Amino acid sequence: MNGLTIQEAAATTGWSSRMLRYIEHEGLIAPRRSSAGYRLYGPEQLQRLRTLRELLQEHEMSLGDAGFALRLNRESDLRDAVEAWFEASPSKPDEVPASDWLRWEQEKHQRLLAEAAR
Amino acid sequence: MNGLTIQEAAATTGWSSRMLRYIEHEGLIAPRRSSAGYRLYGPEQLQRLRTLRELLQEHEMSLGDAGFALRLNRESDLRDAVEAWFEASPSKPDEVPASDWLRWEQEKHQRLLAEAAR
DNA sequence: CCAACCTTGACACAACCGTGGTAAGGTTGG
DNA sequence: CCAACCTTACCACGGTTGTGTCAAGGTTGG
Repeated sequence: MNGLTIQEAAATTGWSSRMLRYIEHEGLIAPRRSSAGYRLYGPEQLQRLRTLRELLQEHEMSLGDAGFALRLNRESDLRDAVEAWFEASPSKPDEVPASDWLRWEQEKHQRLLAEAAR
Repeated sequence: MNGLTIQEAAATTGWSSRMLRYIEHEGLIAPRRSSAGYRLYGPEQLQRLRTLRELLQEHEMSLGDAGFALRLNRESDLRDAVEAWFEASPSKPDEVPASDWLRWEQEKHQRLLAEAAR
């Protein structure tokens, strides 16, 4: 019976065993099972688990995001649909919503000041 | 003042005006503003809103997923990191030194765990 | 001028996410 | 045989998402 049990895997990857089950439940990383149904984590899974951990922490993303990335990777039609969404707008050169908004706020402020001065 | 007001945009895209504000708040689609701050939706935004709607419904994804797709599209380092995660495991039979190293590492961990358990 | 819009901000609420815990029972290795 | 694991299935609970609604106030077109 080679491979780490869930507890050992938890210890070496930084997840809790509870979360390892959750991650599997979410379809992200599924270890193989022993004949009695025990989860057995191999080197590949351990690596993926560690990398996943970094990924989430380093890039401020959620498990759901990772799951979606996976879908994007597997389902080509989904990838195409998303791609199509990106292109669903006649060439707007660049979009900077935040700064536009800021500028507009300033103008509003000035307008209000001008009005108050009257 | 050209462009549809929020209510009109809602009517033609199938979203509620509340959701149009929410979608903007989430950074997905931001219309430009009139001088008084009114949202003005142009054809591109309307198109994106309709496509977004289909996308979510047809592919069982959430606004958050769409937001993440957008990030993935803009942030190349994020894209790379996710890509790296995908490649962090798949049964590559022999990547000569790495697998030996990994196995050795695991055994070490196991030894340490066993020792700690005593 | 006024009705009918628009704005932001807030309260509400169900559904889900992330996470821990606990219970009841099976497996295993010394 | 038994302690120490493992399994699934639940309860709990704070945080986030998605959505409606309402209030207080500004804008606009006829």
